[in-house]
Amino acid sequence: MSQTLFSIATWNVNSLKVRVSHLEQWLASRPIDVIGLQETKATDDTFPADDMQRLGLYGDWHGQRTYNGVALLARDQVTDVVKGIPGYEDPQARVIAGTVRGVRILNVYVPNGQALDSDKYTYKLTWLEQLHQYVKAELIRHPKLAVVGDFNIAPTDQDVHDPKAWEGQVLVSDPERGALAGLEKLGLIDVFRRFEQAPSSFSWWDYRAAGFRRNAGLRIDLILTSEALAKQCVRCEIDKTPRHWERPSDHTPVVASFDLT
DNA sequence: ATGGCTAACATGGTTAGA
Repeated sequence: MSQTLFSIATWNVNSLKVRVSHLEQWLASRPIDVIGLQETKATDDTFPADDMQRLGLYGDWHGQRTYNGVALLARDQVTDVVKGIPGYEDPQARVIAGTVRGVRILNVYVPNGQALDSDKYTYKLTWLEQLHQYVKAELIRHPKLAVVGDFNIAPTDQDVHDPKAWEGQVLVSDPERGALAGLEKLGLIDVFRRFEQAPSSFSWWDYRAAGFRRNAGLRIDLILTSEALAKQCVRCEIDKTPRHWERPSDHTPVVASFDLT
């Protein structure tokens, strides 16, 4: 008997307005149930809601002018939507949470941090502490929890095309990796690594210097789940297809599929 | 070689990304 899988995707689209056609083309051939988008770069007023409706997607979004912005979209209704991290005054729109078919999904756009000596890096570490507390509370409330998004952290050196060149830099530094390890210590699992993967599997490539052609990338877009949900995960893949298309996002989607029966 | 490329905002050049 064939089982219907429940598929969760994450994709940093680097401006949804520019990438609506890519989203449409990508979804057309894939049975995605939920997708978390990052860097929508649209206010709630300018969000392409009509396009999402045309694509048959329900959901909600949390945006701002020019930067950041997240959306949680699904084939079914998204319930219990929460925007931002409760109790944390964050001027930047980086988190949206909701429930679909009994699965709680946190879609996050972790700050980049820019450089280790930057105020933005301090903000990144503070932000990650706040996320930690939020995830800790959500794990108690929701046995089936997925935290997906652009984490702006490459978990280990096998997620970095040239670890020597990146050593000590933002996205790979020890404090950031420590924060990610802290989430894993709470019980979250990087489901991508639960399966055999090709070496040098990345989800982001620099637009400059032919990064994609040289596969000079990083794996920074992650799907982390609670143990109960990880047990139901049957596959997790990075889909590089849209990165080959005209005018692509610098990130490509990651998909995890679950047998919820 | 500390830039390259892309997007927003604006309509030239800055800010930011990673």
